[in-house]
Amino acid sequence: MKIDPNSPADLSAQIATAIREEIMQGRLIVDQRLPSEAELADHFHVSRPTVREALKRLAAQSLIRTQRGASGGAFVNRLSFQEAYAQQITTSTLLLSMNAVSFETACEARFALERSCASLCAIRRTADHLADMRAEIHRQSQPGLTDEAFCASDVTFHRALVDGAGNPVLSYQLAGAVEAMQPLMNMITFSARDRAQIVALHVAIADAVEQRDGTGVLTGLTDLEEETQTLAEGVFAARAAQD
Amino acid sequence: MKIDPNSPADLSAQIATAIREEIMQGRLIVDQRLPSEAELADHFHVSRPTVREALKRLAAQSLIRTQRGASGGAFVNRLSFQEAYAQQITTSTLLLSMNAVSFETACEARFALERSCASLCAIRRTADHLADMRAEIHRQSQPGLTDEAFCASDVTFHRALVDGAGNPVLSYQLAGAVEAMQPLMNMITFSARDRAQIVALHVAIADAVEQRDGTGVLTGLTDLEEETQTLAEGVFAARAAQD
DNA sequence: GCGAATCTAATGTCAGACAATTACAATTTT
DNA sequence: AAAATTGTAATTGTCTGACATTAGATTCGC
Repeated sequence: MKIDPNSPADLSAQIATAIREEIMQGRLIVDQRLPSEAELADHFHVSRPTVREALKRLAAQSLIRTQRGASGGAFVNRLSFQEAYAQQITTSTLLLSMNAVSFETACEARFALERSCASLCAIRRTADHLADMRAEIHRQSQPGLTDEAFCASDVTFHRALVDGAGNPVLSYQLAGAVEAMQPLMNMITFSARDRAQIVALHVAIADAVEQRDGTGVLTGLTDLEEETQTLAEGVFAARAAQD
Repeated sequence: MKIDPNSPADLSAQIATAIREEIMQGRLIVDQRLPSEAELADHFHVSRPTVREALKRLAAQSLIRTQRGASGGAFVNRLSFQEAYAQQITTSTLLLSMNAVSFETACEARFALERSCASLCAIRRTADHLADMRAEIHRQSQPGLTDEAFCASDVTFHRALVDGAGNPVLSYQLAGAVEAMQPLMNMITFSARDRAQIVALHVAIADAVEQRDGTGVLTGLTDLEEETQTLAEGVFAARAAQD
């Protein structure tokens, strides 16, 4: 909880780190109120704007929430799964788009991770999960669907599969992997024939899920990965030839 | 790129979101310089402190970096894998510690995800990865090791396994899952006999990795998961009996 | 031509003020 | 007495203006 005014880092960054440490080490617990901005400014020997910048950093990570008014202030925030999802997706999406990650690498990672849900999903899935998957398959079969809508439906299908594993931690970890692929998938244009093949593989996966056949789900996902990779190769080769 | 002064949300949050959207949609590209704080303040019709708070929010997510001096300013930051790791670990750790996630659920997710690396690691691991794993096994066999150090070595061992898959995206996604478990693992005290059993399972995994036996790695991880769950059950039961 | 001093534009920090919001207490009304 | 209203204090949100610090660019002297 010490601040060094001669450090190369910004004071606001140092203060944010100090408070972040307190939260992560459990010295500040959920819903606990932090001192007021004025008190923090006093404590760290900085001005209120500097404290505010530090608090905004923490707010950006959903570590705190602020409330105005008499008994207001900054409170340690309980990080919800939903907020964690959103952050994961933002980070993953940017990581992929900014680092020239090849489609192949991203695709491999995504399916490898998703396969880790296969057996659990086969065991635990409810009728709802299965219904969601069937509904998305039906949507994907509609003619006249845009490529974006097709990909979005694809994501929803796979989210249903992941959620079927009935493990919120697993769902959270996979949200980033599955959703971050969408921008990459959107780069691909699907012919009617491609779509039919993907839908067929989705049907195979859904069937295996329905029959609680974990191995079948695994096989289905592996087949889908292969199909996706082949498809992408074709698109990229055609694009390269065009240039 | 519009700001509503009557929105319930803070102006700085709105501005941060507006700029974040620009980055995520690729209208602001890596290393591109944002307008100066004064220009942004002018553009959004707010004061400079408000703009600064928005920029600090983005900086906290590593979306931008700032530089002082004549040709300084805020630049779109290339999100590195390392920064993404760090954020993932922070988020995952807090998510687990703040949401009363059971050890069982977290452990199941972690091993399910890690198993997704098994076959790839068996195929692609280098001599270095194997050497790292052996080194950690050796460390874990040392008597007099604290529980914390034992757990830390455990994390390093598994990181080597994950990295052996040779897929940076996979490594990134799993960093959170593996490291976030450490605080939970630290709640467990290991007897000498427990450690010996864990080390034996690590040896089995390392042997399978050495022989490029993907199925063996898979089996080893599953055995280790079972052992860990059993161990945790025992510790928690003993603790409950004590109360 | 090259080094040193200066200039300049930008962020980092500060101080003080006011506005907006909200909980709580006091007061008035019914 | 209970309910509605009003005041009041505490706290965050925002603004203004200023100065400090940094680092690239420029100019001057030699």
